[in-house]
Amino acid sequence: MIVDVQRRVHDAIADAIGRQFGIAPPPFAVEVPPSRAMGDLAVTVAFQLARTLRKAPRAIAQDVAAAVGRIPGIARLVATPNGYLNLYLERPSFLIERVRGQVQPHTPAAGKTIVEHTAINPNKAAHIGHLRNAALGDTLVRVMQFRRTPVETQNYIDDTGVQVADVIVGFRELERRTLDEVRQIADTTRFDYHCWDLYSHVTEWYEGDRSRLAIREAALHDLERGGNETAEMGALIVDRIVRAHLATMARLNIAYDLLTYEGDILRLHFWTHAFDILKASGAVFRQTRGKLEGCWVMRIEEGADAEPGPADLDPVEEDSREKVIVRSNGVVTYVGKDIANQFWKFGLLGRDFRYRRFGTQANGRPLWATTSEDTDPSAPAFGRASRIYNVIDSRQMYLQALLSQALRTLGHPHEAENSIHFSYEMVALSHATARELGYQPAAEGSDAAKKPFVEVSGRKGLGVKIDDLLDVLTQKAAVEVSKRNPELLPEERRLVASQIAVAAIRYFMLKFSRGKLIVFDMEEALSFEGETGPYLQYAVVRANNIFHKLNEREGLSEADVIRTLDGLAADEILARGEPTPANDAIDLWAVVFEAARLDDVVEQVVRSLEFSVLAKYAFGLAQMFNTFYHRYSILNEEQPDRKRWRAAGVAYYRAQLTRALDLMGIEVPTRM
RNA sequence: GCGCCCGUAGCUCAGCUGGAUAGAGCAUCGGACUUCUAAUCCGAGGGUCGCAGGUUCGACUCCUGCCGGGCGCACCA
Repeated sequence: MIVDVQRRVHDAIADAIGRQFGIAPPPFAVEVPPSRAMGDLAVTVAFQLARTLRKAPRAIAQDVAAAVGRIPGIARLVATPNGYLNLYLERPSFLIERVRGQVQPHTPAAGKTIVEHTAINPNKAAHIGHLRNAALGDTLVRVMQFRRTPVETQNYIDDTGVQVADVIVGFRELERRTLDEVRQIADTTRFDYHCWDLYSHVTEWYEGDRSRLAIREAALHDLERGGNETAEMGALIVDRIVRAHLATMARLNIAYDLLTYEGDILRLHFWTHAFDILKASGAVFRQTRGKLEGCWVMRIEEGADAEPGPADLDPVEEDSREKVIVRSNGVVTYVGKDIANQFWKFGLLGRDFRYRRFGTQANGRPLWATTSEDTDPSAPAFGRASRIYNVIDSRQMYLQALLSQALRTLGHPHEAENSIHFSYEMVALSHATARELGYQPAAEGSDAAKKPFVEVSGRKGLGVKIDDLLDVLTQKAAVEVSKRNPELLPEERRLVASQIAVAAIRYFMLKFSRGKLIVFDMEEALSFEGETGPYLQYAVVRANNIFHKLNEREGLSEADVIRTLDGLAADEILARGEPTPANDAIDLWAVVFEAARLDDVVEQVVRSLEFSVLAKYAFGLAQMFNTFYHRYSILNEEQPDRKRWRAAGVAYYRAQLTRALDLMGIEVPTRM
């Protein structure tokens, strides 16, 4: 944890600038120089001041260095010939304080935050596209918790949508099932897999005769209205599929606080209420002419530089800048429902859901769901957040922008600002993997064949199901575990294999920056070597083994090591001679310092909402430790003080990497 | 047409609010297991950072314009 030191350094230098030059210091950051030989922290403020002070950076750096008094925790400050201010930490005390847990991560004050993620249509099994969403969302939640930000995790269930209606139509028209028969299937099969196939069959069936779409319309209508057999079958399907999704996510260590059902938004008249607010403010109005005549629409804000069109603008073009909120037949679009939901999340709707306890999750936390029936008085307070992250892929950017706009129009600029679309690119399939799934390759020379990927499509039944992927990974991991640890009991082997599988897949989903389209390739995803989750786990297991052996052979525990550091000769962790790039090898200090950077990295992650930064940091730390591990022995080190310092450094490293892995939802197996 | 995203090594990708020598994994080639378990480590080759301007003491990073690719812009969600 180094943010505390960074702040101390920042304040001391800002103060020195004020005293030395009589000016308010410009905003500047306390950075980490590219190599430890150059120091542990660096400030480039002298460059920034060169122009205003009309002085050489070098001279400014020297003046500042001279004016800065002693900074607690800093051993020395050096002004370099080119104008950098480099700082070297007080190494032994730095490690001692941190390995003893006396320095906590930086936790900025923050109001309640809602993260909505997963939100899979409850009509089929979850696939790898959904996996990216859930992995990003869950990691965001964990990062918030690391910073002690109160966070509520919501999973939106679209139980009244077209996709659910389609599966109902499938059971009725294609399979000719009654409600009881559907329940029978749900009780005795992989229901989410059954629906996966059925859904794609229904899609084909519609294509066979477009007039069949009228059946979908009727089913959708019944579903929304409720109180009929269609709605009853819908409720059954939704409930079973949601439970299947939750089970899949639980395998990945992903849990939620609240399931928000769209049906409750309708039944509790959230929309009617929101509609009144929107109408009263003039944010939506009834279009009286053009092709949108009879619809309630919202004007879409163009970019700030958008020129207002000429007065005689083509009315058709004018219509294209309006978004339909309520159709001419009186049915609200999903945009309307989303606006109502977003208002509720901020506590701006003036209404609340009712709640029921849905169950207890694998992590022991209760899961709640909204309901239209009587509320459970023991339900906690949901909603009323000051910041909201909606984790949705970039294709829905346009609609998310509308949510912010609605908030702004209604006089809630602060909420609009804190209504954040956590956007990411989709997951597609490599041609090789699509072929393995039985997908017929597109005709040679066609547009589809030229694309470097194949789009996942639930509608076509084309995609890798998360559970299938986890099964393959787990099986492969089990083989590797048995090879290396033949003495493990079957039960333990299963646990370790599943932990490895989860690590592989979660790391894979996080290592790319979110703006990058992932072309999913099975062979690549199955790798356990190189930059992968299992590599990271192995790097912690190795460190754990050192402590097991230390305890076994010498009766020395981690606690003993940590307790007895004071007064030991500390040359092992101190700099050896003048630092130069030549002797800048990976040594104990390099590992300790890198391990300490976790809280700084987390701040960067929150600023950029870029988890690849966290993934790469964790990988780099593991890599550094592996190098250290090969270069320096702990068990066989004869010099006792040196041995203790190394052990202490490794203790801190493994605690920090374990925390970093936890942020990514990755557990550390007992053996590998 | 408009908006957003992407373009960095053979392939897949990092590169933090501008900062010190452009990095990693995979693949290729060559080394290291009686050792704290080799799911590891060490070494080698491999780059006009899409192109052209601009801002700056300093640009892979910021701005403008092009080129190439992806995704959006429905009375679907």
